[in-house]
Amino acid sequence: MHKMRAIDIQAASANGILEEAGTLRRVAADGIIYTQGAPAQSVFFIQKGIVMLTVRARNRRRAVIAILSAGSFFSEPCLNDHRKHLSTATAITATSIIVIKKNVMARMLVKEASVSSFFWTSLLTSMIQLRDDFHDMLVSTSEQRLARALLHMAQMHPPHQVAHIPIVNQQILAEMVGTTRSRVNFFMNRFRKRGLISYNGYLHVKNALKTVALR
Amino acid sequence: MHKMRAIDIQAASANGILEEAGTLRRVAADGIIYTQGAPAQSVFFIQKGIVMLTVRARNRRRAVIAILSAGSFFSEPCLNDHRKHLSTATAITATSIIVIKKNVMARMLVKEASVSSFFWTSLLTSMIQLRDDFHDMLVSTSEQRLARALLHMAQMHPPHQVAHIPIVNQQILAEMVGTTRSRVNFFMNRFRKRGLISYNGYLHVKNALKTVALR
DNA sequence: CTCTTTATGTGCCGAATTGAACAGACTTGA
DNA sequence: TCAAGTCTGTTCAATTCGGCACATAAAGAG
Repeated sequence: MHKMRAIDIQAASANGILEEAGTLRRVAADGIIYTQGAPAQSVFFIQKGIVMLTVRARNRRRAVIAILSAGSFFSEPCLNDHRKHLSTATAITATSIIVIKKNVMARMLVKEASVSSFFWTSLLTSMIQLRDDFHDMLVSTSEQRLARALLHMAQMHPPHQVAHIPIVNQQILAEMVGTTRSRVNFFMNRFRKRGLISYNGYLHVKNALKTVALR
Repeated sequence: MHKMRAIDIQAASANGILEEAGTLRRVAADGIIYTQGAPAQSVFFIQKGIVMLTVRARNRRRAVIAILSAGSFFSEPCLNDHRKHLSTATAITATSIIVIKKNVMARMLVKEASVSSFFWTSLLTSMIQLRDDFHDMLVSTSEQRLARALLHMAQMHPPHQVAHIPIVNQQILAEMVGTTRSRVNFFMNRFRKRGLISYNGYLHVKNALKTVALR
């Protein structure tokens, strides 16, 4: 018998309520959930799958600002009266999301204790995570950040898949790390030569890659 | 007669309640508010002054992850059961902060509607800001980021001071931007030669600096 | 199967950046 | 007033990085 942690119970309970309050939407791999600049009226919650948020800058360069998995919210800024999406959301794998109208969500955050504590806890968590990523950008080399991005994606997959990650192309990796594809290619090959990763179609990340990420 | 915006009224009301619930603490310029790794039991709210959050990495490099002014909260992670401070908080100018024990704060977030809406709104705002900074790191050059950091600090000062900023040294600017002091020095001189800034003791940022920041 | 498209492997060169050193200006405190 | 400490200005070689071009490989469409 499996013992659930408090957070899981909370998540499960909140999940049920959210499902009732919102609409279920399925998105195929590579499907666009919404586009930067489009009107934003809802908060999203990932039930299954992986979602990527990207921002395109004035100078046309694109950056991946988050990779999110089941249990994460996104498009929260609309709760703060942002009328337009600040980023583009794309499904990396086949994904199920719950879409909750922002006024419905706002009401629940006041009235439904379980939802509100779950939501704010996740928000704090992603804030902490984001600070960490930001710090990482400031102090690490692009090789280290690439290593960390690969490890992060590996963690995102259930253990029985032993870190066989449906591959994200090198262009996107570059946009996650803040460098160019040629640089990513260079590092990927170096990692491979050192036996830290292997790939063909799927990516296999070895634990030893951590030694690169950690300084 | 001055018309207050909704947010200001909310802030004023929340400020009063927070002041009652917490302890006032004054910190001189350059004073350390808390240190990374020290036990974290309270949430902080800035009443007056400017506070900088820094993180020191394994590789000993330091990064400034936030510059906060009056009306901002910090050390929120402790609400998520982080027992230790994830960053070091330092006052840049003479500062007054309200210190609120985390369980007191947690209770207020449930019972005091005005506090909770104010707090969560600020949290969302700083999350959005942080995403923006993160995105900026990914797509901009260090020259652009330095320009933006200077503009940001200038905005932080009341208009009647016409952007005369008590100077932050170049080492710290480097840690804000994620580069080296020599690079900051190089750019500062370039900005000066172009007439975009001027300084001696205090920094004067001209509006034209925006042209550098924007692409 | 062939054509098209998309992604990866490589190499190269100029530009940007690091990291370190050192001199001068200024501040502070004994 | 002298010494120590801090900050800025400046230089420079070594390294890292961006941007480009092109070959190859793989996948998908017709």
